[in-house]
Amino acid sequence: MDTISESTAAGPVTDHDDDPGDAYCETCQCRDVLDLVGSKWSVLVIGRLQERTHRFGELKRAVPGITQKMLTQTLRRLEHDGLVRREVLGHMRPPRVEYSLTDLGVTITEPLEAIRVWSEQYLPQVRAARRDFEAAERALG
Amino acid sequence: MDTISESTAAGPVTDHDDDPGDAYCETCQCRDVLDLVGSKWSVLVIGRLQERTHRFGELKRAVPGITQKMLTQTLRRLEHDGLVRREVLGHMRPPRVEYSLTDLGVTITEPLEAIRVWSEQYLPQVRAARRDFEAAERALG
DNA sequence: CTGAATCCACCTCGATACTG
DNA sequence: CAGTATCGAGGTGGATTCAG
Repeated sequence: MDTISESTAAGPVTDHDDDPGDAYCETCQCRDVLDLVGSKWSVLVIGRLQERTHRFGELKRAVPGITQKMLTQTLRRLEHDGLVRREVLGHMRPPRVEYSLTDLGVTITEPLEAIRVWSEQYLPQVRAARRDFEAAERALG
Repeated sequence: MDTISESTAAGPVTDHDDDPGDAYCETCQCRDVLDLVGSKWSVLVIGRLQERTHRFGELKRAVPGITQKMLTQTLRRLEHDGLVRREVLGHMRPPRVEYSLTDLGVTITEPLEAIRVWSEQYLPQVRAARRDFEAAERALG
């Protein structure tokens, strides 16, 4: 089961111990959150659940390109971190499982929205900077 | 030179072509930005440059645990994306290089601040959710 | 001082096949 | 329908060494 070794990646960096008292660790908390929503599919899944509750298959169709494995893994992680609630409805065949945002999960959509707004406003500048940088690279050889 | 293969990771996902007209790709832009600031050291470096201009060695000391390779790589990427400006002062020995945020780089500190605020407010709940989840896991075996 | 180059362990993600 | 198991490619980050 490789999902465990993959999901335990949220641990400390290595064995170098940092003093937990300086300004570095304040920012480090920010990094913890970025690991939450920074993984490839997290924001996409959260975005869908922000609209409404979804069943597993609905989510899979609503997030084009995601595999079952990655959807399962992403949902497990979000559930593990308290952002998503998983509900099994009855034990019928076929089974029915619904996913929705928790109260905590809803709160994170605000900073995510800030990122989305920034993207719309400034991503063109970023792309332009990339072109310039690469052009300058080629000019130098 | 492995820095190139590492830094070119910002490209498109894979070869499955998505219709660029649906809601999926709006969120996809958000992912692009998360790749920018979501890498391990980006927010830490940006945080330092937010305070003031730093020389390379100053940054290295100001971000405990970072290696020269990762600092160079992070700065190159931020410069490549137009968030950081690199200035070589003269050609003396030893060389002197200064890094600072561009105007574009300054703008991104706002959504980053939103994340930081969320972290301070809600990270305890996330950690609690993790403990509960893992406790429930052990209870089931 | 400011890097570049190399080697390597680990993690992430995708593809595929299988199960209740 | 909603997963789990396994394999493999590729990217990320760390340690160390070398160079202008």
